[in-house]
Amino acid sequence: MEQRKISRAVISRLPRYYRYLGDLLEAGVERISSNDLSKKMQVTASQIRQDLNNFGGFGQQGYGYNVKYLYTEIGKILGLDKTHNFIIIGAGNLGQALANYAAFERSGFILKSLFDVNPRFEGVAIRGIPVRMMDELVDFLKENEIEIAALTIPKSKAVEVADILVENGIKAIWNFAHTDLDLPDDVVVESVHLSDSLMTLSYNVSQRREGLTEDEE
Amino acid sequence: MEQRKISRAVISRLPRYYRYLGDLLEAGVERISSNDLSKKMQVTASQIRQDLNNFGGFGQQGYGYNVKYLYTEIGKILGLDKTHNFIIIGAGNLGQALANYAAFERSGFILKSLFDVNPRFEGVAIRGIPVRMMDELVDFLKENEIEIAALTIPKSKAVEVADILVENGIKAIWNFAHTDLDLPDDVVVESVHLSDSLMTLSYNVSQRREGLTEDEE
DNA sequence: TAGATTGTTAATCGATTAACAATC
DNA sequence: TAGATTGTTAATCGATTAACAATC
Repeated sequence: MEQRKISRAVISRLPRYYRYLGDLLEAGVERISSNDLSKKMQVTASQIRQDLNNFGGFGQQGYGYNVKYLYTEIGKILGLDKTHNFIIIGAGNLGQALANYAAFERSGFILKSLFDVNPRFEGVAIRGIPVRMMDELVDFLKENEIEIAALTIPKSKAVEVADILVENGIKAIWNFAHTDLDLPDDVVVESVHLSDSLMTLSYNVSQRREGLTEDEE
Repeated sequence: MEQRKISRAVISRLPRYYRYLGDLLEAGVERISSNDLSKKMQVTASQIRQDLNNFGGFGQQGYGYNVKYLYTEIGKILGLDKTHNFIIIGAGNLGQALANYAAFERSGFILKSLFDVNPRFEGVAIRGIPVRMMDELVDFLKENEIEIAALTIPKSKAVEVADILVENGIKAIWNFAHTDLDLPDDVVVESVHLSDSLMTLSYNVSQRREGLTEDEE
């Protein structure tokens, strides 16, 4: 009830605020003004204040923002005060990279299992978390409360597997396959298209190379 | 000279167009109208036409767009008609995942070497590409024409290594470290912040869970 | 109290969508 | 030629920035 439609642009900036506030907190900084934060983050102070005020007044006139309080509040907004059970489908390098990234655990994302079709993973565990075979997936989902599934499998299988996940109650998919997923509206999809990202990089490099408009920007 | 400042929003959509056109091409589709493409991609036809016209007229009235031609032209815009030598700093799971992703090669991104500090990688090769020790990095950059470096190392080392890369002529960094890099203007940085992405997902899941505004959207 | 800085309204800027004349 | 569909201008919408009154 408290908050209406927050724009995607604002949401996408929250994790970055959270990251900077975490650094400040670690550095022992107690309070910060939107102006000082704006200099660090290279955004306008106005944007910071506007963004935060979408969720309520976290600051105090004449004082600024209490770093610890703001950090905690943004954490709550992002849902980091709750735990989220997740699984990884695809135990290849990328799946393992995610499984090994312990910082996720600290933010409340609990990896419950990995899955793969390849029998060479039979009995293997990563950070103590077992890799199961894909034919165990449906039963596993029935017996465990899993919220999020990371999809680190080839494009060719992604759509099919995503459908199975959704049929069995998964509400959010973190999609690393190089394809878009067309799923029901109540399923949240966040895609990380690495090749798209590399192409964007390539575009920018190519522009620089041409050497036009050096003066602009 | 031909094109002025193209907005970031437009650029970020190009790889997606490229992806869909590639699929159409594979499916043997010869031509497509902005309207048909808009239905497939779930964007407006107007946006497609606007986006493409930033780079010139690729279509033909009454006919639409030739799939193969448009695919090729967008490829050129993205710099995929040239090859780009790149290296990966950090031979962990994520570095290896990138090294193993052969599709990059097909788009013209040639992996020349990986680098790591860990001596257990001494003499190891991935897809035939050697992992070298970090102390060989500077010499390697002097002797090879490397354009892009992917940074798949922990946050704590990222800033320092990025500086070394830039000092030695790297013009583009594909940054996977969980930190922002503050580099000279002529260096292109494309960051993939996986934890930011996961937090965005978390936000959206948490919103759904609260069950408000089911009717909206 | 005076100074600082927020929260918030108003102004500007940019991006998306709509409309349609040009043209294949 | 008639029909289709682009390229492009104009209208709308949304996001960012500026300004300032409220208030700590």
